[in-house]
Amino acid sequence: MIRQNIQIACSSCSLRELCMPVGLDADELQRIDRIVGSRQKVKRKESIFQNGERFTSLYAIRTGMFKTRLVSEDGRDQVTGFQMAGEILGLDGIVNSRHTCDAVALEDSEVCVMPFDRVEALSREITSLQRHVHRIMSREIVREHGVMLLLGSMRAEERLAAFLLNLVQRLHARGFSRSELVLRMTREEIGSYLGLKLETVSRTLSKFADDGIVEVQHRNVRIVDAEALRSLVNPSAA
Amino acid sequence: MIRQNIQIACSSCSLRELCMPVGLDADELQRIDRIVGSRQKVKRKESIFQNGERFTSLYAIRTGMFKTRLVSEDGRDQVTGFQMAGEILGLDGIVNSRHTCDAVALEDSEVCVMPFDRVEALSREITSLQRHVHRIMSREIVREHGVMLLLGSMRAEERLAAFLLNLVQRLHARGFSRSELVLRMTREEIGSYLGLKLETVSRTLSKFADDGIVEVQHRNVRIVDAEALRSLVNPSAA
DNA sequence: CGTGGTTTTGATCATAATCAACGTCTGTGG
DNA sequence: CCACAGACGTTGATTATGATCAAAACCACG
Repeated sequence: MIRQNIQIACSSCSLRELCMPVGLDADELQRIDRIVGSRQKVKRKESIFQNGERFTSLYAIRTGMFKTRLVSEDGRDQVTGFQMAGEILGLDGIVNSRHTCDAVALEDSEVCVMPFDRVEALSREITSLQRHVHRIMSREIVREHGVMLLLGSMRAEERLAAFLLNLVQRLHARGFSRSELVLRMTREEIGSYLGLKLETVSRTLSKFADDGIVEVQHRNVRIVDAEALRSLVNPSAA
Repeated sequence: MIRQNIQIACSSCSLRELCMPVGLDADELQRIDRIVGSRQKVKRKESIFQNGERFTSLYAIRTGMFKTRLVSEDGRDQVTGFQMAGEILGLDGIVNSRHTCDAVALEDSEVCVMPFDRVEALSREITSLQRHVHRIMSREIVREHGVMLLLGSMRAEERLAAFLLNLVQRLHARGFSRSELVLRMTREEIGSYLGLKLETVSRTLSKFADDGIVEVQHRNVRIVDAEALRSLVNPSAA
């Protein structure tokens, strides 16, 4: 029992600098351990929730990577994000107590299940947790603004450059390489996220490789010239 | 003084079914009157906040209409939303205590200023307000998912059809006509929101008019065949 | 009653989508 | 361990969609 509690404790989690406990002191940290109801393993291609399901919990990613996906009535499929360790899934479900998208694991993963009523109860007691929950939701809103800018006003090369830079930056914040990354998603999923067809993603990656900006071997990407990528995203600031 | 307090009270506001007080009982309603610090008039083209400014408050729209706009470093301009009475502006500012976009009035407007520390303090006391704040943020996340679907996978006609239906539906919820609307924004602003150029917006509107789906006179639009618009947005469900 | 911002429309062009074929990797079962 | 099937990825040729460039008309507002 104690062992179990220790296992699922935020206070001993290696992600505490990235996840829910950000900004909490030692005392608060202990109290929010109660926030996590359980851990859940998720195999590749499985989902932790799907559109239409009742919303009960938020999910903090411990290991692995997910995509969130919207499927419209007429079968259109839109990837709305790729999430990695320390990021929170399920915020879409709060408004109507139903999830409005699917969260699918791109590799075998593990999540912490945080029943939302506990999150709300604890946020009423711990001001810094309340503040943190607000910041997490606000961050998601700001992230989506950025995606709107990308989808609304960038060309294919700019979109892919922005995507690669964003991924590698987030991976680097988690201790991975600043220049090498493994794409856990298919070209089609990247395309869906970026509003491009898979052929365009493939061609654009090939072009980057031809230009010596990246090296691509299937899903392994090495960013050779990050500056070139940055100047693609932001032409004037070149 | 009393007069002033009555003026800025949520409990006597005609928008209480749409705005912050949704779902609160009479007692709670009185208590959240304190949430509104002041009212503020905003002239057309003026902004209530801009990218980079310190975040202190959320703003509830009492009258008028706004756009939120992202300006990237290289001058790219993306409209991220159009907001009307009862909707909340400023959520983007929470995460870093700085606003990340501009909120510009499209017509002379009025907003209620809600200092965010008061919002947080009251949410700790009034559970249903806490819940409501969470729902407002979640709703914004879900709305943005929908915009991503639109920008990522719809063609020009579909985008414009979805835009018109969304606008008229929100106006109707505020007591306006189900079929007639006035566009408070320019073709360029519509285009920016929809990821299209202003010429494409204009042409597409003209095509809808030719097809007898809408009547357009400058900024006055009459939706003649809402069903046709719906089947454009959602081809299979025709 | 101009003047400038806005809108419409036309002609042409650029970008990415589509259609198609082939190559390559992965994982599974013989 | 190899062979095979199926998913995934690349590349080429062509087309469709919306962008761009341009000019004129319209309107609102001072």
